[in-house]
Amino acid sequence: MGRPPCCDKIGVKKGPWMPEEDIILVSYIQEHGPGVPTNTRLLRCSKSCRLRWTNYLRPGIKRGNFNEHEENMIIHFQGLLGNRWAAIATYLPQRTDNDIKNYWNTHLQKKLKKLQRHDDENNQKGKSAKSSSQSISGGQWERRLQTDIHTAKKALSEALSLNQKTNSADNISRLLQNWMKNSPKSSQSMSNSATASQSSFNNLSTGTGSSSSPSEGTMDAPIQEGLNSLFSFSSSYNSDVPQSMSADDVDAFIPDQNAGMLQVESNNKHNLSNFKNESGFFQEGSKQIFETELPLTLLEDWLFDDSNAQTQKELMRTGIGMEWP
DNA sequence: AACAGGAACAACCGCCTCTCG
DNA sequence: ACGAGAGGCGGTTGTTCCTGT
Repeated sequence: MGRPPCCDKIGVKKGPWMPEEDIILVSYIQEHGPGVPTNTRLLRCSKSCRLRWTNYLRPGIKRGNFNEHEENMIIHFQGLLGNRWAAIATYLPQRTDNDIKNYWNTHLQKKLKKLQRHDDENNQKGKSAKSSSQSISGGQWERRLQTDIHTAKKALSEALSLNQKTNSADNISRLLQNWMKNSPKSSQSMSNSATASQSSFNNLSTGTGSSSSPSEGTMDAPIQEGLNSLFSFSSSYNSDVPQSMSADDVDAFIPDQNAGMLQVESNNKHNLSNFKNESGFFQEGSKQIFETELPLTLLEDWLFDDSNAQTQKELMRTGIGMEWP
């Protein structure tokens, strides 16, 4: 007699997530916490919801190109841990395991193969080459390893020092923008409501009021509700912006329309700390990262053996970024 | 401008472990 | 103790986007 099923397989929706679904999911999680999303009014199974949340909507996720340090870290940790993407993601808190996995499969694997081929060619040219990775002397190997460790440490420190510059609202805003960009290609049935969402989203976020004309399409009540909660949610998140940051700093990293969103957020600030404390939502986001996978504490200790080891460890535990000198 | 092929990425699938009743 | 479902993870697939011809 186990638990009741989280969802029956019949009528479960699959495929790409629509902005409306994202909004509903975020508002649900804001309300109920990051547990199993059931009864979300979404025709999605809990697993799909969880995946969507952890990979795309969760606060603090960094999207876009990987920088050199991140690349180095992935390469190093992949070498150390193998394809344990979740474990590797532990050391890149702003990236999801899925992202890292994809990046490895699409970019890094090829890159490394290329390098390896290049190496092999060089080795064949100079037969005397004892410089191949297999034949290097113990001393050389040790030095190389030390260099690698140093690079990994540096990359880890820098990765951890990055401020969390994104939040769920940013993610959804971006999704909406992308969606709008592609809307002509998207299904007709969804385009109306999505347009409504976008316009209302923008209106709300810029503080110009809700949908101006009914002719542009009125947003569904659940979506409107979701958007409303989303903003309070988003402000909750931004209350985690480092205290040392000035308003200008904040504006600098909030792109265009999100600048307006920040305005809305500040009005709701009192809601946010409540939410944060009650739901444990943000803790959960990082908790997931930092609690699920720590068989590597030895490695961590080893990597963090510098003077500020304690601080860095604390950071790892809390998931809160800060500026390092 | 049209097409083909490759690249990138979001999402699903299936397996394993954990947790709950 | 046991069975069923949840949760987590890595591998894979399908779709979209981009680039070269």
